[in-house]
Amino acid sequence: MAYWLMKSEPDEVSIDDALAQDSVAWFGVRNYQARNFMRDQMQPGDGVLFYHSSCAEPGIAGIAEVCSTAYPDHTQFDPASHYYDAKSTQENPRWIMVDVKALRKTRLISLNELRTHPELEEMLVLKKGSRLSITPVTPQEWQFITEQLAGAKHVR
DNA sequence: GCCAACGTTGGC
DNA sequence: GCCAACGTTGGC
Repeated sequence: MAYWLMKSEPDEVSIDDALAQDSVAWFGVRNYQARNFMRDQMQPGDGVLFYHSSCAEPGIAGIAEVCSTAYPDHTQFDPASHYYDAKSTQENPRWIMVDVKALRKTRLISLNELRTHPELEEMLVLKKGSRLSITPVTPQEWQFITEQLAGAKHVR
């Protein structure tokens, strides 16, 4: 059982979009490090922090879980797709994806809020220049964040 | 729209 | 295998 933070642009797939479906195929990852996490480490049942990026309020927007192992990302074979890769072949696909099931929407924990917590200062997504769309989250970070989310209902 | 950070490409 | 040029990400 591992934990991950996965970035999605809400214009493309928001937490609301994800909740409206049984699961969403995490297409479009075109970075080898992120791909390798999916290929080599992700397992069904792994916890996912659903993160909204490239938007007005970037931050954690929900909780999800991995619900498949890795399989080829079909968008790499589609010349009309933004994610088309002419160098990838059906026989030897370069890019893969997993299915992710959204479990619940949470209050938005903004990037700024994440930065205020010393417990989270080692989070990869907070590191300067971090651009990886998929990053591992430690059990301690996962626990801290889910406690923040649980605690919020008492505070308000 | 800007730009820092970082990844990829390709000539040599 | 080096590294300059170029492309992309993503917060601001």
